[in-house]
Amino acid sequence: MSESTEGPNSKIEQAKDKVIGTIAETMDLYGVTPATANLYAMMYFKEQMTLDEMRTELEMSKPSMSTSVRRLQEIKMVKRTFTRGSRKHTYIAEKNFFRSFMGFYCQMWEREVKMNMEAIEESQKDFIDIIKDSASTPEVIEEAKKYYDQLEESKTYYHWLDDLVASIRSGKIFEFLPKDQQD
Amino acid sequence: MSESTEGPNSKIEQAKDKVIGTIAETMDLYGVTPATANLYAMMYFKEQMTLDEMRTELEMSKPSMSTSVRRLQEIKMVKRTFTRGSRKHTYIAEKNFFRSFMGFYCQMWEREVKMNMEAIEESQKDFIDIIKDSASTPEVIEEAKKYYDQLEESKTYYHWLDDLVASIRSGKIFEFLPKDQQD
DNA sequence: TAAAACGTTAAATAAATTCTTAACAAAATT
DNA sequence: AATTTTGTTAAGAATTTATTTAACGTTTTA
Repeated sequence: MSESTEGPNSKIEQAKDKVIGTIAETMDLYGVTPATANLYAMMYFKEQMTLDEMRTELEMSKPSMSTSVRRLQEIKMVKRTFTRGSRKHTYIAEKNFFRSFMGFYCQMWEREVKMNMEAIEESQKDFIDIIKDSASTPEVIEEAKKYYDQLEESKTYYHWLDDLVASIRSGKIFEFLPKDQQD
Repeated sequence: MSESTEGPNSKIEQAKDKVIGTIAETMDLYGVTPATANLYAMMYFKEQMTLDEMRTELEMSKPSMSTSVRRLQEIKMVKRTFTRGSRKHTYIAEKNFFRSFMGFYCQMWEREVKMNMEAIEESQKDFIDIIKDSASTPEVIEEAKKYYDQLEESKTYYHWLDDLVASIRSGKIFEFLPKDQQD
């Protein structure tokens, strides 16, 4: 509603662009494409937007906006909003970085834990089979034990990562690390 | 020293490959190239290795190994080791995932905080100038204030992220989230 | 019911990245 | 001092990824 009445080169726009640029720059470290990063950074200074408003603002194609918005929704950085009277979908950027942090990293870490733990369990079964196999030579058995133990030890980390995710999701981590502590 | 005396298709190798595959797969979410991810995953089951041993094992070029090792060193997932009597450099994979976690995320988050905080400070200065500027219309001033406040609020997150990095670096986080907690 | 609006999917093009071959620089051994 | 060994840098080829144009399906409104 209360958009700048000035052109794109106003002082306001210039000041915003400094932050938009760096947000987009650091975001591509988060595994999103440049277009997606730019979209979020731009939306950070906007209220709800339609796909057409996005493509006008960024001068990009509509499918690009569509896929970028979907990706941003997946990592909880953009939410769908319901605007009555409009057929067009509207979306709004999550401006609370704590929630973005939670959405992105918890999802990422859960995936990592799940995939690696599954592989570890399977692999450990195989090593046990080798150890039990009467056809295995002593050297092979010793090696299998070594790898089994190495994998067993690594589970500690994945358990910890799971605990970290849980404490972020529940908000318990903020009892340990408060949000409002100043530098 | 105690390498498998079996061929590359032994049961041992097959069991290892399951874990190697998933580690590599989850690692490219960490912003490393496939070659780099494969290298680390393979080294996870090895003692110290030379560049030539790596290229033989992965059947890739030496420069590829060289750049991959450097990248892995940057994120503290591989360390240089000193092997007397050998002119070749030797490297060993960090097998403690807690240390890898620390090396990777702390570096990433510090970069994010630094870059974004710098941009925010600059941008806020600009908004103050606009607010103080007698040529600014009331609407523009109101808008500038809105963005200034939005940025001010976001600083809370960056301070928190800085605290998180500090508590990981110091190990204090393990008082809150112990390493050995089982599921 | 037909036409228009909207969003998504599919195929094609453009761009960027990754990996390799080749040339180079530094160090060590003969 | 010359030659070999080792690692890195630079340039080029190839693969992959990102974005666009075009076609499609669905919903809405006239």
